Amino acid sequence: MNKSETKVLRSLEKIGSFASAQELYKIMNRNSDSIGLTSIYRALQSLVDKQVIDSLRRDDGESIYRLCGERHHHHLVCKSCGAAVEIEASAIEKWSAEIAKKHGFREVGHTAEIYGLCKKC
Amino acid sequence: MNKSETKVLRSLEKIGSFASAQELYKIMNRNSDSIGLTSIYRALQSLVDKQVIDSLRRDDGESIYRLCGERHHHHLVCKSCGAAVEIEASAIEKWSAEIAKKHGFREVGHTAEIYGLCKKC
DNA sequence: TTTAATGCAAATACTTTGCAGGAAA
DNA sequence: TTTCCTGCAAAGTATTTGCATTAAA
Repeated sequence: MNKSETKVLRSLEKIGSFASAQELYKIMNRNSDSIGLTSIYRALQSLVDKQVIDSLRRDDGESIYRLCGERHHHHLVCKSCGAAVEIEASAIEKWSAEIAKKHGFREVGHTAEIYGLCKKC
Repeated sequence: MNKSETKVLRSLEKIGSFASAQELYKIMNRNSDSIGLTSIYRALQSLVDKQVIDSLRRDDGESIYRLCGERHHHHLVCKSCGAAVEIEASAIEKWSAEIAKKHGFREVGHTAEIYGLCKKC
């Protein structure tokens, strides 16, 4: 865990919810927490790899990140307000691997998201 | 509905699942269905506005589109040649409904695609 | 000294927009 | 003619990479 990663992590802790790399860049430099955009991207990528943070994509295409203690998972997203809940999805992992194997596919990944209207909306 | 929109729509019908603008561009021009990337983007945007097609975002940030109201199913897609296999996914339907219910979500839909490299690629 | 970290600038990928030429009405 | 359609080229945005400088071990 290098200096950039520590800084980014602290900022995400302070923010307490999702933030994009661009947002982190503005916020951190405004708070005289001098850091370059490149380092932020590299730190975020590394933290995702280490499964310290979790990344999602917003509708406008920006990636957003937040702290996350859990393993690989998927989300239940409200299509109105955007609220996101992490969900258990080991079933999907197993399903994906089995299907791919059956059809002789390699380097397999998958996408799975559930969307709907949350209680409030 | 202009010429580009008709062409794009026909391609999406033929494909029968999600496709990105870039993928449509390659597929359509390979099939001597000459069209420019700009027209594809404009057609897709217009078709989304008219609610003829749905758009989603893949994890890699590309937007993908499919016909609305298509019979729901999932695909195993080759990320190199685009070959797609329709797959059984009743497990996913059940999983999705359960998770949504547990969190009090209504009007629930989901996406689930598996992608990888097929035998040939 | 040797390795790792940093950030600017350039490159990349997807998407949108400006604009001029062409088709259709 | 007048309006709409088309697509090239340029611009825009988020992200990644090459590389030289700097900090750390």
